[in-house]
Amino acid sequence: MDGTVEATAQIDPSPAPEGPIRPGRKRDHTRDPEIMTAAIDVLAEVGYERMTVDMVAARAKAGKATLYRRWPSKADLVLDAVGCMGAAKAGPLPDTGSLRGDLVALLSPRTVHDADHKLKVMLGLASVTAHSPELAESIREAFLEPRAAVTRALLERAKERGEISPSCDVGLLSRVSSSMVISRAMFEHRPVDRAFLLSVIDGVIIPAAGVGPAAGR
Amino acid sequence: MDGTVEATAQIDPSPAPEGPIRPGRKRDHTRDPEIMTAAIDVLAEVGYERMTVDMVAARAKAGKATLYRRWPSKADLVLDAVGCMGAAKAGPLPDTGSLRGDLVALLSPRTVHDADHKLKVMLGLASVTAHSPELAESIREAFLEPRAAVTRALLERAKERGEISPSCDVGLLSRVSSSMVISRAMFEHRPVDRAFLLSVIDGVIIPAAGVGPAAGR
DNA sequence: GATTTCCGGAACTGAACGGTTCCGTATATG
DNA sequence: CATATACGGAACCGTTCAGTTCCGGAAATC
Repeated sequence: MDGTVEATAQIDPSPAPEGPIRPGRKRDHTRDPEIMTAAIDVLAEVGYERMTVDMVAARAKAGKATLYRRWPSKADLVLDAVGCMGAAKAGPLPDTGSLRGDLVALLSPRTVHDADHKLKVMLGLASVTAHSPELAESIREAFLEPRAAVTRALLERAKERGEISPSCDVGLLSRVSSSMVISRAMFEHRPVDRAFLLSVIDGVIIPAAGVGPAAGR
Repeated sequence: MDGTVEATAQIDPSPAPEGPIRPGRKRDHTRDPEIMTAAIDVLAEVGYERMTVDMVAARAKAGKATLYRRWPSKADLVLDAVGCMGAAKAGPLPDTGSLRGDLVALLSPRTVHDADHKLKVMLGLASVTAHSPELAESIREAFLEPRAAVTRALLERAKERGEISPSCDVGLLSRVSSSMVISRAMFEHRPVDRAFLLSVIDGVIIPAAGVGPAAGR
């Protein structure tokens, strides 16, 4: 994964031994992002197994052959699409002065909404993770890790300023929220809304971090 | 789900208007449990999508036709199999005197091992949960809920005896462990072993429950 | 022993889908 | 304008698999 927004060029077997310049149309890579988003959307809607390459082509108004000209298989297409999604910006950390304030600040409607979209994509990919550690890792990198990294940073800062227990396991705590979100969506089929996220913050993360009751509220 | 070990009789369209008693063989339900376990095993090994009815029949040394005689579709077969799995015994709660002791007592090698098997089944079913809330609910009931119920009971007892904070959210905390297990297995592909489970207990649940540091250890 | 019903097993049917090929058209080079 | 290539679209191929049907044999009832 190169972290850019364009689709990664899969492979270029020709080691560029340039013969005479050939006439003809060039490959139109300007539409690659549309194809990637089409793939992601279909994925979110029907999941990997029910997603067909035809669906993606149709949604992107491209020919199926065009897709196969660029990605050797459905799996590669999806892998690339997921990789491209990782290329989100990392806005500056919130800094409200308290850990709880910072965590709550992450819950803007905007953030919650597109986390929801990403969540659907993840659920759609759930079945594949077992057979493809490679894809599982891509998913983790694109969806889980960025969020966890932010949380981890907030926790570390809080620890440095002595707000939370110096012994608490920051790495583990930073993964609590996403884990609970996933299993709620997957097996409880209940909405992952602001109220739920708040209850995780106030019912698990904050107390587990060793903030005395009522501190920072 | 009836909670018994035998497969649930799917439907019995005949309202028992008994004509003269007919000769002939009766349906042999003694092998149903074998079929159910075969289904569960295949599910754990290859997941719902790659599981074929032939595989199940072969493993149970039954004919595919026999399976279809009993369950109208692959989905029903799986649903029933999952339902049958819920019928585990609930041993007596551990009672070591401290919440941590009780939670650790749940981590016997036996328990951890078959939790691992159940986990594989859940991962195999992950893809279907999105399309079938019914199955998602069955899974929750068969795999998640029993474990959560035990944890919840332990937490409530600890709360009653004043060991943990009276304000802590027992319902939420009882789901922390399974959530973290699922996402670890699914996206991190790291082993769900005793060490990890201990770190969840000591790094999240115990401190989140408001046990003062070093209490009960 | 005749009859009825189930069994396991194998062959069959039909649909879905990954992947390929072909076609008519558009576009860029020379 | 000629050539070469990529495009969208559709037809096509081969496989896999859910679900059905048919068979010979074994039980259970009569």
